[in-house]
Amino acid sequence: MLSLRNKQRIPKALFLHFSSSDFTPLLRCNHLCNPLFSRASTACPDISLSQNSSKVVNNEISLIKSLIRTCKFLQSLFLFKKFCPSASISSFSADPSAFPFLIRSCASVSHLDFGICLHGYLTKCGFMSCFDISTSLIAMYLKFGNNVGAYQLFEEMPSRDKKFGSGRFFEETLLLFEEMLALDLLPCLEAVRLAVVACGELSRLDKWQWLQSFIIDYGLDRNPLIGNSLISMYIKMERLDLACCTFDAMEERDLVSWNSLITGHAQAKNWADALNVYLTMKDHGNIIHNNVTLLGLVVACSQAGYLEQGRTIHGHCVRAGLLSDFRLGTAILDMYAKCGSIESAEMLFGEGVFEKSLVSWNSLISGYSKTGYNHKAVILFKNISAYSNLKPDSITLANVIPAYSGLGRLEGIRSIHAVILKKGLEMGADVVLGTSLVDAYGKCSDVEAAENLFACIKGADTPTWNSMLTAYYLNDNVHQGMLLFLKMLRSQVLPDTVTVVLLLQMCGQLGSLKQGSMAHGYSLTKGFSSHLKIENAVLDMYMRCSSVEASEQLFRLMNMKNIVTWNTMLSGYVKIASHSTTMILFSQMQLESVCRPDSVTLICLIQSSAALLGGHGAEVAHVFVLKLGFASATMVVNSLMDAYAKSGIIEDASSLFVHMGQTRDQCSWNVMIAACGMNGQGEKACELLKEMNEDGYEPDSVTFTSLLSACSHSGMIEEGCRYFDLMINKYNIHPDLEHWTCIIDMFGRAGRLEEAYQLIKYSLNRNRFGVIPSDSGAIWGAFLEACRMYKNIELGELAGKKLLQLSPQNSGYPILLSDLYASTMRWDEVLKVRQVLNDRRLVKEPGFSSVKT
DNA sequence: GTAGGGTTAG
Repeated sequence: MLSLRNKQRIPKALFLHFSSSDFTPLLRCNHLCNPLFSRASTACPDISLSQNSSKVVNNEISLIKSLIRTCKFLQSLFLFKKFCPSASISSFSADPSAFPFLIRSCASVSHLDFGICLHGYLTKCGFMSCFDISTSLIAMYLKFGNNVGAYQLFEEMPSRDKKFGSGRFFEETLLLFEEMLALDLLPCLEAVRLAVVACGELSRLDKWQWLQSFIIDYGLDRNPLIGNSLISMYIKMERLDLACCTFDAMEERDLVSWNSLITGHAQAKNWADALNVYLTMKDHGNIIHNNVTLLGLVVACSQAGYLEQGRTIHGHCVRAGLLSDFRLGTAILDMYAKCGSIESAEMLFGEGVFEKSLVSWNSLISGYSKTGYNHKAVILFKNISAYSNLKPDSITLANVIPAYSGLGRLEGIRSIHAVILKKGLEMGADVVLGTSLVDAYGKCSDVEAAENLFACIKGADTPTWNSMLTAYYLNDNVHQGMLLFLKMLRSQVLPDTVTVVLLLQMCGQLGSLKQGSMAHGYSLTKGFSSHLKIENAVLDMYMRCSSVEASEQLFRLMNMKNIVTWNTMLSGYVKIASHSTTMILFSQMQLESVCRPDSVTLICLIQSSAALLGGHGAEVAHVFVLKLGFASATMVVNSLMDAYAKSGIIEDASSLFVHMGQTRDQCSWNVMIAACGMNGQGEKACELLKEMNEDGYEPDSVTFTSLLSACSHSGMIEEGCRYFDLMINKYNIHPDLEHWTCIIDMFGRAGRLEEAYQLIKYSLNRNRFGVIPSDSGAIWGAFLEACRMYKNIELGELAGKKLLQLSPQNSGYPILLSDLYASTMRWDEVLKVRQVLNDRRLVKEPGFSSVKT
């Protein structure tokens, strides 16, 4: 493909100069309504529109057109010139659609001067955005053998911006090629090559048929230039086999042939093959690699995630002095960003060895947001205009959107959305950008915005649907998610592995074994089950649907396991409080698996260890954390802090928090506030909120849960109510189940049981905050605990009976209730509840037999 | 013949 960057202007000498009055007649025509011609009014803003009076002219145009159609070119030009006796063609108040015909006439009668004159005029009017005009001019230049002029014009074509125009450019190339043949203009080699390239870009095998016969008829297949472009075309069509055949059959191979093959393998993610071709080329001896060769190899590394090989090539480029090539430099920068070595990418960007293009900025922004440095991504985005002459494009926006959503900055997403609308980028024309926005809205819990946008995206593809499903899944809207999945099955868009993973996640969230088994069945019958990601999602789904046996059986049967597989089981056991199993499985993993523990593994280990052994357990886990090198992993340290706090060792939690420094995140603050809270240091928790604000973090929903819980544990009812009010009225956070549970618990702990009971009734009914799921035992559980503490039989019995109905699986509530009866020595009732408990323990969980493997 | 963007498992 031709480069956009090496674009050169058409020599100025080609243009004739016109005064603005020259445009007036043309601008009077009614075609100004056509958006294609909007540039004309920009070019001559001083011209106002007047009533069109081109009826007569239209007849003349028709005449010109028919003359051209009947090949009476000279006559047509003669007629045209009759309209411009003063040799100023601009007095031709014409329908612009006549221009392509006139240009063709010029080509046919070798009237080059006049053609160039037309070109200059049309450029000045801004009519070159009209496809027919550009292509006719290109055909004309080709006819006169002015290939350079033709290609320069070709590059100027606005629809070459293929990402916004969704590939129109290549269709046009083929049309142009056909046009040339129709005009009996024998295309030069370069034109044939471009047609081959276009076929490849469009993957149009139908067009390829006639192009192939043309090539064979003229014996062009023996030409190395065409041979090389054939190789690229086959690569674009993902037919590496045919590319290799062409390569093998070529009599003469040059560096381009080798480079194409290397690049082809690289793009197909065949890193090893790319390298092999490179080594074979070196064996041939007579061909020396260049920057393009290395570029192919760097791309291979990026795609495959081979950081070390990429680094080697980088070193080679430095030694060979090739890094000044900005394309190579940018590719290496991108390789570092893609392989997660953000420090190297940063360094390369800062060095300034090669000229920084927008792609360099975009790569680094993407690298930052992929590695979680969202803040840096946003800062870099904002710096583009300040530190360069570059303007963000759609790819910049698509790269910075995940950074904003990672920061939870909905207003950032909205402003990007506004920029997109302002730039007039059609969401339908840029599915990737639209998908990125849907995803971002979903992650920032604006499901409605995601839905509206999703509905607007024309040509939504699988990732777009997946993003919408993700939005539902993340925002506890599984019901809508399931409906959307069913809708997807009825649509033209095919589910992929990501879709199936989401489906399984949604089933897990529903906790419905029936739905989950069906989803598992779907993945088996549709051939998705061989993907490790899917298998892991299935394991997790069964764990969440309380079918531990199903998970365990599947886990044993799995041939391939990765760290996520192990973590799924470990965290599954943590969730069902089967902590000793977590520890056993962890040691099993260390013994029999090559998988190295990661942050998630350690978090499971910390939680189970602390749950089993309290403070000592936390210390043991802490040793593991240090030994395995996770001392600065924020999530792991947060978890350790939590474990110490839960074990009552607030000093250790506090010291960890103090030493975290810059690695602290929002979660660290939330954990520390909760840590103070659960250890009766309510006032310290309130102070931390202020410090957190000073550190630039705003309290979120979890922060308030921690604060409310802190107030509850420290008996600070007034402060608790104040925070509850602050949360709702200042931060616009609607109370969720946990907030209600905390505040009810707060009244309960203080012995204000009647008020707590009124709050329960209020929270469970529809109120201005929406509806809390009434089948949740959390609220009643907290209340029962309080009733037990204050020996309030009347309300306690009410809560206990409610819980026996609501949570038949839970054995904790009957125990609480029997404790309540015991504390008031009502032994008959104690026995009754104990009997219920025993009966429940006999009920077996649903088995695995219904699922085929 | 040449660099950049979207969804997903714990």
